[in-house]
Amino acid sequence: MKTKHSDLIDSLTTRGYRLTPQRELLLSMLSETDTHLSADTLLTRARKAYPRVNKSVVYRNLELLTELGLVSRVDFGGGHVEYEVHRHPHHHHLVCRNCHHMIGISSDTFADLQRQLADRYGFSADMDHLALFGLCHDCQTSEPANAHAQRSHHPHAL
Amino acid sequence: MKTKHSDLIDSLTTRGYRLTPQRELLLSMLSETDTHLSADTLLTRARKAYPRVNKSVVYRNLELLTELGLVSRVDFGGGHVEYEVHRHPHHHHLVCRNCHHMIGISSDTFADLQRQLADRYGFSADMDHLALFGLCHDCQTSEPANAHAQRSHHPHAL
DNA sequence: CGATAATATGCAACTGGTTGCATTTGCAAC
DNA sequence: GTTGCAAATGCAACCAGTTGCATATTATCG
Ligand SMILES: [Zn+2]
Ligand SMILES: [Zn+2]
Ligand SMILES: [Zn+2]
Ligand SMILES: [Zn+2]
Repeated sequence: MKTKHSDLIDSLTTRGYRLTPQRELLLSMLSETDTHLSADTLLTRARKAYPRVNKSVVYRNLELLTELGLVSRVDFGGGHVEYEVHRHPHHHHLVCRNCHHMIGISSDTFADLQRQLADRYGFSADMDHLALFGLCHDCQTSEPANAHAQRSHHPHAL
Repeated sequence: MKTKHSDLIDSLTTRGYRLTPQRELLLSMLSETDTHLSADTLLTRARKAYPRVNKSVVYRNLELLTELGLVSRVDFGGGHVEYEVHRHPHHHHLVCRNCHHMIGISSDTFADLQRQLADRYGFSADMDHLALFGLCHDCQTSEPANAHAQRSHHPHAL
């Protein structure tokens, strides 16, 4: 997707922001992958190509690119945030709190809710890229004892 | 709400967890307020009564109390998390990204969505205490230039 | 009531992310 | 091409939250 990459660069420069090697690198890493990447992963990868890049630059630019709408941020909770280039249509994620399996869902699943919030409260909700937690189908029958995070410890519990 | 407080303590001890002064203090602070409190606020307040309390204890106990369902956590994004005693019925929050005004809404607003996610994806979503971002009624007409966070800076922007 | 064992706490080191400031650099004007 | 200046970067100090471990405390049992 080279086109996408140069489109992104145009978006930056025509709005008066400078094209720096760090920004170009970030945008190319993001447009060449089809999954999300965390800031930390982006920093590590960026340094392979260009060892001087500083973490504050990565964070500041991800912030900027998100504000400009070129990049979409998803907050997985507990401070875990990931980024991807902003594509249409939007999508959201259902994350299993037991096995950590992740289901991608289309944004129109939220259309009714969005309308309801607008009607009842006059609130225009941002529904670009959400993550909801819960239990996936497989984990509902047998909540504990799967992949991760079982409450192993406390002797008395239950 | 003294009753609530002693109920919480019972919940702890009958499940085999010890009643320590720190835990009692946390629970009483939480049950005596009707809003959310951040871990940091709880730590600061706790130290007034009991200067030795350590921050790791506050974080660890909030984690425990949340897992036990005695306390409800809400993630306001950007690493900002708050806690309150778990009450029924549940509620959620709509937070304006412009003026930071917060609207509390009843949990049944999400009932349809929850059902839909169960039907379509077999996913049982946790809908205890969510925060959604967006624009409140007043800020939709005049997005920038309100209370906080206007894009003051970049000269070229737009 | 005193001993015991397992849990909870305090502490100090560490981590991921943020901030302020001095230096560098991209870009436009000459 | 050179110059000038605002914007962007690198750096180092900082901050909230987490982790491992030695010490203190709780609840239980004799
Ligand atoms: Zn996504
Ligand atoms: Zn699962
Ligand atoms: Zn709430
Ligand atoms: Zn508002």
